[in-house]
Formats: sequence, C-alpha cells, structure tokens
Amino acid sequence: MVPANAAVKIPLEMPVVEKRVRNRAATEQAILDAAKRLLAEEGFQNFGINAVARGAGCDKQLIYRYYGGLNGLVEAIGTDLGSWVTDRIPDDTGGMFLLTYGDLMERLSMLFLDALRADPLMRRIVAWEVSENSEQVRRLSEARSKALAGWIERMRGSLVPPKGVDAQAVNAMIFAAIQHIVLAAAVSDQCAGLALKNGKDWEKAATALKRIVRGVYG
Amino acid sequence: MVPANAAVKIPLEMPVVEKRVRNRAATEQAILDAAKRLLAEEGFQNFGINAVARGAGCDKQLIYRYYGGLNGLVEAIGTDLGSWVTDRIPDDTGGMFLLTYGDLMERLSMLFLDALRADPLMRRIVAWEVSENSEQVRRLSEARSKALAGWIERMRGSLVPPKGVDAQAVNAMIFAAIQHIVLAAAVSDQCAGLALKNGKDWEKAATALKRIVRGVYG
DNA sequence: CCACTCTGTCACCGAGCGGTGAATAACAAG
DNA sequence: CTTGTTATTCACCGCTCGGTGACAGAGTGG
Repeated sequence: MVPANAAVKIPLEMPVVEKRVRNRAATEQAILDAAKRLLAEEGFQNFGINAVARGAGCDKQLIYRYYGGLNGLVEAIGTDLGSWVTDRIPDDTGGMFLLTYGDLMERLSMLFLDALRADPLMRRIVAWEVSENSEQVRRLSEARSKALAGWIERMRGSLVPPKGVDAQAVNAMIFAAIQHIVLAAAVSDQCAGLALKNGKDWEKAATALKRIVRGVYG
Repeated sequence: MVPANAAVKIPLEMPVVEKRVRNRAATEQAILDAAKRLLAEEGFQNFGINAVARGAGCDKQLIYRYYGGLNGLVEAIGTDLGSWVTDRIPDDTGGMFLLTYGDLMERLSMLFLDALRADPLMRRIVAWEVSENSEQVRRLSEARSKALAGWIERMRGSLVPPKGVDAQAVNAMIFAAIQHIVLAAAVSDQCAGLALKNGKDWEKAATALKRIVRGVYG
C-alpha cells in the first residue's frame, strides 16, 4: 500500500509543467506574439524586455539572442505591421461604384475609422508616435505610414481631387481627426465633450465625419 | 597635531553652495515650476518624484510634504491649467465681426491651433491624455476640457450653428484634427505625409482647416 | 564513447525608481 | 540661553529595470 505522505513527492507534477521543447522558430514566434499582445493590452509605457520575456514565458536572454534586443523586436513588429492594412482593411470598394473623389474619401474615412477602432495594437502605436521620438517608434511610424499610403494609392485608382483644394493637407486633417478621436475614445470614451461609448455615439461621429468630407469634396 | 590627510575635509566649499533660504512659499513655487517645466520639456514618460525634486533643486520629501505626493502636484498643475485658456488665447474677436457660426468656428480653430502650437506643456498633456487612463491624467484632462469649453461658450455669444448639422460632433472632429496634427508635428515635423516644418507648411494646414470649417458651416 | 553546437535557464550587476523615518538647521517666542 | 516649531536634508529600504556572463541540457556528428 502507498503511504499517505508519499503523495507529496511523486512524479513531481511532471504532467502539469508543459515540457518546453527545443524549438527556436516557435520560441521566436512566442516572443513576437507576446510583444504584440503586451503592447496592445498594456501600452508602450510598461513595454520592456522583462515584461515581454515574462509574457512569452521564456528568459529575456533569448530576446537578445534572437532579436538583438528590444529595438530588433520592435522592428520585427514593424515588419509585421506592413501587412496590417491588407489584413484589416478591405481593398475593394465594397461593391460600390466610387464615381467621385468625394465618394472615395468618404469610404476611406469610414474604413479607416472602423479598422482603427477594432485594432488596439495599432491604437497603442499611434499613441506612442505622438508621445515620443525615439528610434524605435520612428521605425514603427514609418512602416505604418508607408503601408497606409500604399493602401490609399491603391484605392484611389484614377480618381483625382477637385481643383482648388489642397487634397493632401485636407486629407491629413481628416486622418488626424480620425486618429485622435479613436485614441481619445479608447481611453476616456469621449473626445472634446462628445460622448463615444455606444454605437449610437459612433454613428453621430461617423455622420459628422462624412459631413466634413462632403463639405470639402462635394 | 593635525594629520596630513585632514586637508580633504576642511572648509568644504562653503562659498559655492548658494545658501538656500528658508521660504516655504518660494519652495512650493519652485517645485510647481520645475514640475511644469519638466513635463513640458521631457514629457510624461520620465515624469516622477525624483526628477521633479532634482529639477527643483530640493529634496523629494518636500513634494510629499507640500503636495502630498505626485498626485497632489499634478492636481496643482491642473488648477494652474484653468487659467491657460484665458492666458494664452485672446477672448475677444480680434476686431472682427463674427457674423455667422462659420466665422466663429474658423476663428476658434485658428486661435486654438496657434495656441496649442505655442504651448509645449499643453501638448504633452494632450499626448498624455491619449496614452494613459490613470487618475492623475484624468484630473488634468478634466481641467483642460472644462477651461476649453468655457472659453468656447464665452466666444460663441449668441451665434447658433446652422440647422441640420450636428455641431457638437463636427466640432469635436475639428478639434481632434487640430490636436493630433499639432502633436504629430511636434514629434516628427509631419502628419500623414504632410510636412509641417516651416511657416509655409503650416499655412497650408491652416488653409485646409479653414476649408473644412467653411465646407461644413459655410 | 566523445566533442561540439544550439536552445534555454539562472544568478548576478549597477542604476534608478517611489517611498519613509530620522536627523539637522534656521527661526520665533519665552 | 532654552525650548519648540518649521523648513530642509540625509540615509536607507525594497523593488524593478536593462543588461551580461556563466552554466545546463538536448540534439548531432565523428
């Protein structure tokens, strides 16, 4: 018969520990995933080597080995980001015919608004961009804006903005408005006194946005 | 007899030390000033008890004693902030007659744009607002938005927005655009591909902004 | 078997952080 | 001078951070 106290020293919880296998590729992926998850959920404030290693369940040394430190890891995130636009934003016209530049910008605005609202990682990166000017964030920023510009170019097709309007400047304003309003909503459910909690609030915001676009581009 | 190595401990640079006088009010002010300067110049990232004390040239203990810690200090900054609007933004119409709501919003946009561009502290606070949701930043945020709302109300006078336009939502968008574009410019001299370095660039941005306002409000 | 590489872990370092208890120095009142 | 109050500094704590060198073990080739 087995003694009662033998229970404490048997197999030593072998089954529980999830034996870590030797697999570099998987570990690298785990680190990258942990980094993205951490950045998305906690923001850039507490984003560091120790936190990522903790999140990935491995030693931080591996981050140095495989990515050359935090910088390299951020760069890897940036590379991943290149596919963000193509993943999250539809590349077609959603079955509509975009006859005018106004049609195009209205649709682009709505797509970008929804995509940004749905992606916490992207939001955190945008917030990071306007808060700091380190080498790290500059890399991220560049990757993001490049992907975005490509997407817009692709959607634009042969449509051209009306004469007499500085489309680049106006569009920068529109995208700035979208980014800021989404960021503000994410942290405080409002922006400049405008509530942004439920779907109805966002309807109003979207309508206002469309109103602005149409006011400029007709 | 005095040992030779006693020389190292004599007068101890008395004359150099700039004798600190006992003056609580002055010290409190020094702390508050240091805090604002530090936040404006370095941003919220490295904003902490130690840094503020170092900047004020006093011991951090005094911050606990006089302000009850960082929270209290931030609150004091918020109180100060109440007077920001009245200090930095003219309260009159600049000699113009604001006949329509469009006139009003155009002028408000320009004033707010210039004021924000000129005030690094305010910019840092806005960036902080969209990056974090701590108790501290919520206090600041509240003070800022309250002051801003009061200013707008005061400027508005009896002018009313045109029917059929959700002015609150549209204005939130406009202010969001201004804030984001100024923040982005402050860290990277550009926003969404639009260069924002010299006065000429800002002219274009301002024109685009006015175009948007006029597009909605006529 | 050995020797070697590759993956992963551990222990440690110096520095900075927020926070606290006790000492010290200037002034005021008696 | 003595006593007490108030402004200011100092010394220290525990913790986390980024970073590094040494080590353990699995796999691989001879």
